[in-house]
Amino acid sequence: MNAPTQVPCSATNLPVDNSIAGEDIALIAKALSHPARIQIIRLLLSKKTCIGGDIVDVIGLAQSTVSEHLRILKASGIIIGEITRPRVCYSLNIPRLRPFNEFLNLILDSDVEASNEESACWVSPESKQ
Amino acid sequence: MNAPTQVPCSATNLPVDNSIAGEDIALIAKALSHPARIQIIRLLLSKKTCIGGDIVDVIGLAQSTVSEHLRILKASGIIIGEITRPRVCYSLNIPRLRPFNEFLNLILDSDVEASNEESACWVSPESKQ
DNA sequence: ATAGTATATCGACGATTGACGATATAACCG
DNA sequence: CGGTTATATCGTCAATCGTCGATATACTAT
Repeated sequence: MNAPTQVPCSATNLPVDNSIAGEDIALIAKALSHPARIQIIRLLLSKKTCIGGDIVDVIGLAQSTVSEHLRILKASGIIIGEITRPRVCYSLNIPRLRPFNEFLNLILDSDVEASNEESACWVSPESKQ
Repeated sequence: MNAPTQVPCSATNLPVDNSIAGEDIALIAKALSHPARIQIIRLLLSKKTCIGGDIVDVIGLAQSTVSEHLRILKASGIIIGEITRPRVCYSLNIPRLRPFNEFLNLILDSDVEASNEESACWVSPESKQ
């Protein structure tokens, strides 16, 4: 794909910010898309660091299931597992969440300046036939 | 579930902020977990408002598929569809993203104060046997 | 009434997910 | 060496997802 960083979408538009790949945003979102994983993240946020067994106790799912959630979080880069056999010490890799946060901030910021605008539905010239 | 807003997790911990339901965070994340839906959101961010047909053109998937993505985004509350038959005018419902943003900010903020700390892996007394 | 238009829904399909118990791995300790 | 421990992987299963083409819906315009 060698498209420019703008969507070819008619008239009056702000440019679309594609500086962060949509695939990457979606990937992080997918890792965050399960309550158990949110729970794990919150746990790690409060404890700074936690071994797998303790996470299993808190989450209350089978050890293999929790291990799978940890694998998904690790694969997305959101958490890090440091091995100290036989344990693994998990912790958040917070910087990994930054692109996602920028994506959200871009959207939320646009809401602030949205006061001075009329809200009529815009329709492309082609669609008007 | 009538649990208090704190995870019963031993010693030295910051309280876990459960003021926003993990299920709700996961639900929004799930809606954001597909590249096509990120693309739709970015499109709506740049155009403020867009009818379905124009979205189909940009995304480049079958009309029924795009309609399904729009349904998912609508169901999560992230977008709104205003009917002006035969068209539907879609736009972002930005406030819906705020809880998610707060969740992220809580995590990212904790990283700033993470300088003045030693990083040894904390293990629960029980796990130490 | 009829035709056209934009969108939604249906039914099918293969792929992916989430869950589990069982088993494998890889260390450490008698 | 053989047992213990913490975690990872495997195999299975039902459920959900993403996609499509075909069709239904519900207005507008002729």
